[in-house]
Amino acid sequence: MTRSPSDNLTAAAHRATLTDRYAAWRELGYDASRCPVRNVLDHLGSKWSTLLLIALAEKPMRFNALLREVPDISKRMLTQTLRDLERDGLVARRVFPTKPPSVEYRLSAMGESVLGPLTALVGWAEQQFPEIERARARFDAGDATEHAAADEQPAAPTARVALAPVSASG
Amino acid sequence: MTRSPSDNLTAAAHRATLTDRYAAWRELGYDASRCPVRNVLDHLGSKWSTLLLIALAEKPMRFNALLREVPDISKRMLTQTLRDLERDGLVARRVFPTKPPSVEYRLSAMGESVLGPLTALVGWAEQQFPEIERARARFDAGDATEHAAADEQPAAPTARVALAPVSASG
DNA sequence: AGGATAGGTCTACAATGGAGACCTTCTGCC
DNA sequence: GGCAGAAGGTCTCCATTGTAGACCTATCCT
Repeated sequence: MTRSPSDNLTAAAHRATLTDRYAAWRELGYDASRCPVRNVLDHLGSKWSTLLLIALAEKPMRFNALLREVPDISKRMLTQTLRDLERDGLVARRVFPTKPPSVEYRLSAMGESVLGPLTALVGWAEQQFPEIERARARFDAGDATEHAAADEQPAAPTARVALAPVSASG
Repeated sequence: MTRSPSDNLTAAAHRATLTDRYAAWRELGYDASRCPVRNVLDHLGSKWSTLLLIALAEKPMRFNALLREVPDISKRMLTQTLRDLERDGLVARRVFPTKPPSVEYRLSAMGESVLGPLTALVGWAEQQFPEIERARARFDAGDATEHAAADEQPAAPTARVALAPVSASG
């Protein structure tokens, strides 16, 4: 995880950006439906949405082609996920009056515009995957939680009993 | 080679990148557990993970502080999501031997490294939100699917009956 | 006529998520 | 001394979601 000083700076900037969004949501009275982030990410985060966006990034596809392309999705979920993406305007649905009718799905302009952020995330996932697997192995081996020394202070809100003389170990 | 995640790549380049990942997965026999993208994104996509990462981006926090910070999460889901994030190495858990014990959660280095891609996505969500809402309104008003002219060709795999003379309408 | 392809819907069952009761140890308060 | 409240969870129960797969209408190929 080589980190350069400039990475730290950008990390700080990201932190600031995200904290801003968070504060904005708090000011909306924690109303999830009016928070762009939650509203949008809840959909994008669903198991199949990103996968379908990636599949459609390659080329427009028809219903059964998508079904073949993503072998572990069920028809029901494919229909439903496509409907969601269509409703959000990320995917356009076109019906061709062949017999039987053909239905083609393709990314809209907005759908294409999410490819950038999505690629960034996918790149991160791929890059970090080995480290994540190591972390999982470590966790599953039981070497997880860190126990702080008795004289260190926890994050914040209770100083209430933090100073009591204490013998570690229960 | 530290390149900013998404700077000057064109949509076509994103498409190529994503299509590559997709092809790689196909070559793994569509095994989701060995696909970094699905493996990682399935976790990150869960309803609360991103929210907790954003909350912890601001500062380390303790269990009950997080509970107050994200008012619509239940204790159960908070525990579970934090465990997942900890297992993946994105969040570090530290126990302080106060009485009663305090437990502090903070982003690990890897957790900070996801802030970049995450900020990109959040930025996209915020920027596109008005358009998404318009798309939803349009969809809910029934003005959704586009019906192609009879002489246009669908995506690909059936040219089988595509040329039959057909009276549109349905 | 039988089977395949097209694009779905519908039903039954399993997994997941959420609300909230409950637990233990500690402190402060009256 | 006893009760309330905070801390950090776990546990149980119920509702929502997701999954598998049968089924449907129509057309075409053999």
